[in-house]
Amino acid sequence: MLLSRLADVSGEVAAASARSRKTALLAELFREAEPDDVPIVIPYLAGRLPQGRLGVGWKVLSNRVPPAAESSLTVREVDARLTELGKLSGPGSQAERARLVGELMGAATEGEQRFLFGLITGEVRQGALDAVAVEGLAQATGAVAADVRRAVMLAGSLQTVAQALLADGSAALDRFRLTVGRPVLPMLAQTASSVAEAVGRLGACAVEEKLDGIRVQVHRDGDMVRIHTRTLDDITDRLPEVTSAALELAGERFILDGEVLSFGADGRPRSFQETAGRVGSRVDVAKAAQEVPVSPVFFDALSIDGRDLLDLPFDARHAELARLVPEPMRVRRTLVAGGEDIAEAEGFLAVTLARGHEGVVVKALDAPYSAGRRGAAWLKVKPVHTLDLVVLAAEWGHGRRTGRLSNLHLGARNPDGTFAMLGKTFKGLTDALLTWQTERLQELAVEDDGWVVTVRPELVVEIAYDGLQRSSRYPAGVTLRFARVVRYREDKAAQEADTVETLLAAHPEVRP
DNA sequence: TTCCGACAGTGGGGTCGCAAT
DNA sequence: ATTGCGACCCCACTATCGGAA
Repeated sequence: MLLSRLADVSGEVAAASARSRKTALLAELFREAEPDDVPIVIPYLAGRLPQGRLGVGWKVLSNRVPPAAESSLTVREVDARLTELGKLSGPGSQAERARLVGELMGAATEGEQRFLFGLITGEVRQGALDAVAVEGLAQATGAVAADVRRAVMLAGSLQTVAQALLADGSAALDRFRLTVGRPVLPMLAQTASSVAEAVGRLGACAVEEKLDGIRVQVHRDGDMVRIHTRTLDDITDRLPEVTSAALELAGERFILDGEVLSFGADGRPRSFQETAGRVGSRVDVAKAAQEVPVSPVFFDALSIDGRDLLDLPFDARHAELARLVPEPMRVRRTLVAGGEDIAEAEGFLAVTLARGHEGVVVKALDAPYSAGRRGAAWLKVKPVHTLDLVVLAAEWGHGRRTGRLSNLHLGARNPDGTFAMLGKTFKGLTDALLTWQTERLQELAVEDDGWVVTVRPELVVEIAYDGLQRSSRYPAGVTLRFARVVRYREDKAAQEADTVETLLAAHPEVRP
C-alpha cells in the first residue's frame, strides 16, 4: 500500500467530525491492506509507530526538506527505513538519524510529510486513536467491537489482535486470554472532588490509600518475575527489590497490581520526584537501590494459581489478594457501607494524608477489573490547594487552540513587588474563557515574539494545584504540580496576589 | 428528548541516559 | 563537564459524539 493512501485517509478522518464516519473510513482502509501491510497500517492509523521509540523527535523533524512532487513511498518501505533508523546508536548516530530522516522526508509528498511528522512525534490529531481503530477493525472483519476491545486489553497490543483477526477471523479472539507473563492494560481511576461525593456515587466501597509512586503490574511464574509499568514497559531489571518481594510470596503463579514507592528511614514516603528518579535509573541499579530503596504495595490481584480473577467483583479479588500478600506489602484500606458512613471514610483520608500520602482511591466492591478503562468504579480523591497568581505572559496555542492565547505563565509576588514565575498552565479553560483571555491579554501585551506574548502583570487568576515540587527551572526553586485555572479574579489587583513567602510557608515539607 | 460515558486533544514538570558541544 | 534532546513517569480538564435512559 502506498503511504499517500494512508496520508489521504488520515486527512479525511481528521476532517470528519462524526465518529461513525471516522470508523467507516478506517474500516475501509483496513480491508484494503494486504496481509504484510497490516502490522504497519493498523498502528499507523491508530497514530502509533510499531517500533515504539525511534530517537527522533520534533527537533530533528523541524528541519524542513523540500517535498517530492510524486508519491512513491510504500508503507512497508517507510517501516523498513524507520526500523533501520531506530537501531542507530553511538557516536555520529544523531547526524546519521537526521540524514536518514531528511532522505525519507525528501521522498515524501507534502501530505505524506505532514502525516509522517504527526506519526513520529505522536501527534496525529485526526480525532481517532486506539478506540476508534478498534471499532474500525471490528467493522472491517465483522467481529463484535466489545470482543475486539477486550482482546486488545488482554494482549496489550492492537497490532497483535489485528493480525490474528485478519488472518483467522473472529475465532482468533478466543486466543487472547489473561496469561501470566503477558501484561494487560491496567484499570484506571476517575477523579472525585470529595470523599462524600465518591462514596455517594459508589455505595458499598473500599477506601484505600493513594500512594504517590509508579504503577506496576507484577507477574510471577515460578522463578520468573516480570514487572511492567502503566504503559506496559518492562522495568524488571530496574527493581530487584520488587522481584525479591514477589519471590517471597507464598504463591507460584500470579499477577498483582500495585504501586512502587520509596520510604525514608522515618517510614514516611519519599517525594514522587525521588521515587521516580530511582525507578528511572537504569545504569547503576545497585547503587540507586542502596540510596533509594523501593517497596511494592499491592492493591489488586488479576490472577492467582492459574485462576483468572478479572471478572470477579473487587471484594472477591481482594480476598484472594489478602490470602497471598501480607499487610505491609498490601495497601491500607477501610470498608465503608455507603452514604451513612462518610465520617469513617473522611477519617481514613485524614489519617492517610497525615501519614504523608497523596489521598485515597474509593473503589466499588462489586466492580470487575476493567482492564484499560478509566471507569467510574474507582474514584480518586486528593486535596486541592488554590492560589491567586498573576499572569506574566501567555503562549499561542496549537491545534484547536490556534490563534488563541492558551498557555499561561504564572507568577507569585516577591517582597520587592516583582513577580517570580512558578510555572505554566493551559488547563481548566473553556472556549469562552480562551476567547476572553486572548482579547484581554492582548490589551495588556508589551511584546509578542510569535510564540510568547508578554503582558503587564496586572491580571489575577485563581489557580488550583496538587502541591509543590522542587524546581531547578524556576526562580523560587519550586513549581506547582498540576496547576489549572479555576477562574479569573478581576476583583483583585496584582498587589493582592499571593506571595512566594506564603506559598512556601503552606508547604513546609518542600524546601527549595 | 436529555443525560452521561468514553475519547481525543491540549499541553504541564521532572528525571534519566545518550550524544553533541 | 555541560547542554540539548528524546523517552517516559506523573497528570487535569474541556469538547464532542453517540448510545443509554
